[in-house]
Amino acid sequence: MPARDRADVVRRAKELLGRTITGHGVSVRITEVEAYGGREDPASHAFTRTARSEIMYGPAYRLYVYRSYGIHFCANVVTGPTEIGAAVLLRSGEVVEGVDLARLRRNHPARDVQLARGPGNLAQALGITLDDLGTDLLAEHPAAEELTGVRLDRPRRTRPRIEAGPRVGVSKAADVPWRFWVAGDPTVSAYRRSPRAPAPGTTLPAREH
DNA sequence: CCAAAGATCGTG
DNA sequence: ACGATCTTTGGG
Repeated sequence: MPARDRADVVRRAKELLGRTITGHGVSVRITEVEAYGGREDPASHAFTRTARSEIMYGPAYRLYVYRSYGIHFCANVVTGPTEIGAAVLLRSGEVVEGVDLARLRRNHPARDVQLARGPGNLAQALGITLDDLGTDLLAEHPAAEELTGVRLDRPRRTRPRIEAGPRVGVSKAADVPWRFWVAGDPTVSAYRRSPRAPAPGTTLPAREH
């Protein structure tokens, strides 16, 4: 993919760190994300354009939700441009509003930092399911609908310090360092390499230009 | 049609 | 290290 487009997904992924996403009455400060580069990224669901990935080729800042391992849901922000099909997986965050509701949805994990740590857990804390697929994350909601939708606040002016590393669980392009997280944040998940990925160092990291 | 893989998670 | 659980995808 052209360098310009790679930079777009990465910039938008980093820009999501520190922002707040609200889902069905629970708000989370995003602390960990992964960029997926669409048609030219072998790890991206949009690497092959199918019915499932079609939404990734749609307007930016819509919600892409998929079922993971038959068990969990994972939430992504489509970032565009539409011909590329890029998106950002929301991996972890800190619950900053609706903590009681998040605890209920997550069945009371031992510690609150675990409420939205990991993409499946984050989606569950926010109450995100396939029903939310395609939600316009920037749409304004009437006050009466505060508890019903999913939305994203504006970018923060002061950005957190960011660290980067390889994406979790991918078997293709396993060394591309497109996972980004807030440095030192306790809600960031642990790195786990896919057992199906080739040995570390076998695949080249994404070139910066 | 069938089989396999999968952007996970909790437990052991 | 492993199993739960099910949808999507690709091959024959």
